[in-house]
Amino acid sequence: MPKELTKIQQSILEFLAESKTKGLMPTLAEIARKFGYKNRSTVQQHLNAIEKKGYIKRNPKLSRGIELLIEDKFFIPRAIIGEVAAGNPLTIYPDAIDTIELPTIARMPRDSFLLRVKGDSLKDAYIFSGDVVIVNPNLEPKNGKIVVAVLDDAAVVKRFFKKANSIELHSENKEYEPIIIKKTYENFKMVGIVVGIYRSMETMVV
Amino acid sequence: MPKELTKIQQSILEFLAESKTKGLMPTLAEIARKFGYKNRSTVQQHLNAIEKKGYIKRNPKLSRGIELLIEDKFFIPRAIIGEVAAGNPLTIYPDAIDTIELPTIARMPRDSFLLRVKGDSLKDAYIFSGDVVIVNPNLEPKNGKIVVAVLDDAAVVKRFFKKANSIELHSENKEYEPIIIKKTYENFKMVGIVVGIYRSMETMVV
DNA sequence: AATTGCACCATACAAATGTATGGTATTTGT
DNA sequence: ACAAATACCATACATTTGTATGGTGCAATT
Repeated sequence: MPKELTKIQQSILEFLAESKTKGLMPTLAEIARKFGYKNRSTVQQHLNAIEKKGYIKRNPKLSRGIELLIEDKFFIPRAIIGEVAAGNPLTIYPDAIDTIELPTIARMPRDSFLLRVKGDSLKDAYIFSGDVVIVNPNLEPKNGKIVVAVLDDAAVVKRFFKKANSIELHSENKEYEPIIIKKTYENFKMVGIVVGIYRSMETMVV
Repeated sequence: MPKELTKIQQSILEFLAESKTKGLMPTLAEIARKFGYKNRSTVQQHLNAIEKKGYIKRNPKLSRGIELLIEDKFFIPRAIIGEVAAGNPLTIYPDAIDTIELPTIARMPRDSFLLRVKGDSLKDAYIFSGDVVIVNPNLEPKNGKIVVAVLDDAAVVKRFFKKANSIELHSENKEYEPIIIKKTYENFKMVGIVVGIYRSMETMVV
């Protein structure tokens, strides 16, 4: 049983997994650069700690020779902090309501969070009940991006378009009229941009 | 159009591809060792020639920084059904109804791998073009599970049902007739079970 | 006869790489 | 309170790595 990783160790491990999907394991120097360390020995100690806990194997003297040992376990547990329900207010819980094993390919920026979709009302955006959306609250909403917003106490997932004096939220399904929000309107709040979707087939109801 | 490679260049290129699937691009020294060269400059010249002909890209000064530029083409001839079971590269069939293609970069950990879905023919299973499915070839297919299979040179993603003397592949859309495979049928091969789906919004085409 | 491409070799060098050793400061567990 | 773990830093060193330069022999073209 691998022991618990510290947050820093975890983020380094994630960087390793991310790098692997891109094709090249990083060198110590590259990791140091990524995390702003001024030398490699800091990285070295982190790697030693991670190796000691059983998550990686280091091949001595071999450049870029870090192996991930948590291959089948390349799902990193993440907290789901809320639910986007049909017609209901978006509820964001202080404590995680659930955790999900998120594949490391599903790159999750540090500042983003997960929401589990409830109900089928978002299916026009190809998002279904049980899906987990990865939301980044710090990205600038650009035209065409899929965003999460709260409108009159209802959370919606729509495509975002900015006009001169209004904001339009388009549905994927063209039978639905776009929602148009005047700039003066108050009961509207941007939550963030959807950067990814993950669906686990294991939990899917047939 | 890439020019023809010499036999030696070809075998070096194959070694590069082989190394990549194992996780680590080789260094010049490792290539030299593999082919019995007494120094790296011989390898260097071969690599330069291969690069000139458009098969690879070298990242200057970067260790193990060789990129394969023609991966898909390169893998096709050898990839076919037999290797699928071992979790090795899968072929692309341009004329298949449900076409899938292995992502060029990401070869996933030993037992699971990724397939990028092409075409909208799987949308009944809520899977769309550009989505990445995570496939585990070592799980036992159970009734109702969504599986990836190769059938008559076409890769399909369907729901799996086992009957007494046949296997049925159901589409999500009931307008499509189930595909029924007799046990004696030969041009059928299970690839694996879909355990998850990931969709990156960044790369989504509007 | 001269040129070009191919397939090797040797040597040299700056930069990058993994590693080792020793140090400081803070937090955590007991 | 004390020990252990964590999270950094600095410096040093042997190898490895990519690259550059120059050379030999051979085969196929021109």
